[in-house]
Amino acid sequence: MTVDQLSTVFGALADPTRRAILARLAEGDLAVRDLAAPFPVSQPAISRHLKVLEGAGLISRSRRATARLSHLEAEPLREATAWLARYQAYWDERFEQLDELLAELQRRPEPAAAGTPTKVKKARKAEKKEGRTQR
Amino acid sequence: MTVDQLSTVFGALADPTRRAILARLAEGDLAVRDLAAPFPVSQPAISRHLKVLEGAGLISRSRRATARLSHLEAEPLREATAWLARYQAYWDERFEQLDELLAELQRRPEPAAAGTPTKVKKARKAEKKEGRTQR
DNA sequence: GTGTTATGGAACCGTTTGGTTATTGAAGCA
DNA sequence: TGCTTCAATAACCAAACGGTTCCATAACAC
Repeated sequence: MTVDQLSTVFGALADPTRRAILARLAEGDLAVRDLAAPFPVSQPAISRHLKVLEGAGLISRSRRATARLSHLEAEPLREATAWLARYQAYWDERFEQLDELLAELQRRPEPAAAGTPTKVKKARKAEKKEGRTQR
Repeated sequence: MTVDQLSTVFGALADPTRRAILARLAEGDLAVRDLAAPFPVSQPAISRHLKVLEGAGLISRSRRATARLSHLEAEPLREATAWLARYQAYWDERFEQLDELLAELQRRPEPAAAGTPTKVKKARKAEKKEGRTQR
């Protein structure tokens, strides 16, 4: 999967309507008409969302009578997950964080303090690349 | 995490430059100047990317001297992964698919055939909600 | 054929995005 | 007090997005 395929997939997932469509398709293939029903938007709008999803490889389509069924294709989701998995290590390293914060505090007065006001609770990770940072 | 927080996170991830920024921050906190260096875009453009990432909660920021350090916050990535995990079951259900396709072929002449030309290899999942589909 | 149903396409519109250059601001240093 | 450095903001622009309405088309049902 190229860089821009990933961008296309994440872009497709960045819309709540499209995520809801995928969620419904997880229960089985559906026609446009049925997909559109729960949403407060026009049918052409849904058709365009489906086009985006198809462009990202997240659905495939087939015809049955006048209806066009959409079918979930999960492979791009697997690849998106694979990309995210690289960061799995970063969302539960709390132990060393505390240690490193203490070491940090001893090294210099201003320990790269709080970020967003709503997230002050969290200990900061020490900068492993400090030399490069202040070149 | 609300619906639109997820949208914001996926939206932030839908840009290769921003994903590259996150990848570099995984190795340690960096200043804007250092983050901007590898990219063929101006410093204000990077600053705006950082603003998007901060808005999605994917980074937090702190000041050290004149530099402003960005720090990776992996929590939203965890939540995005949690959302994607719901589909994990769909990317390796090959056995039953084959069975269901055979049953499908017996039920009606046109078995909801191939979707995108490049993906014909994959067997289609039977429509569990068929009754609802053709209402 | 004619009508009906389901869907895609065209044209349009306001908002957002991603980029630019130029300017401003804030923190150290002479 | 300046001067320099790092980064944010402002103003602008073209392209993409998400929605609309109106129309065209495709497949079935008389």
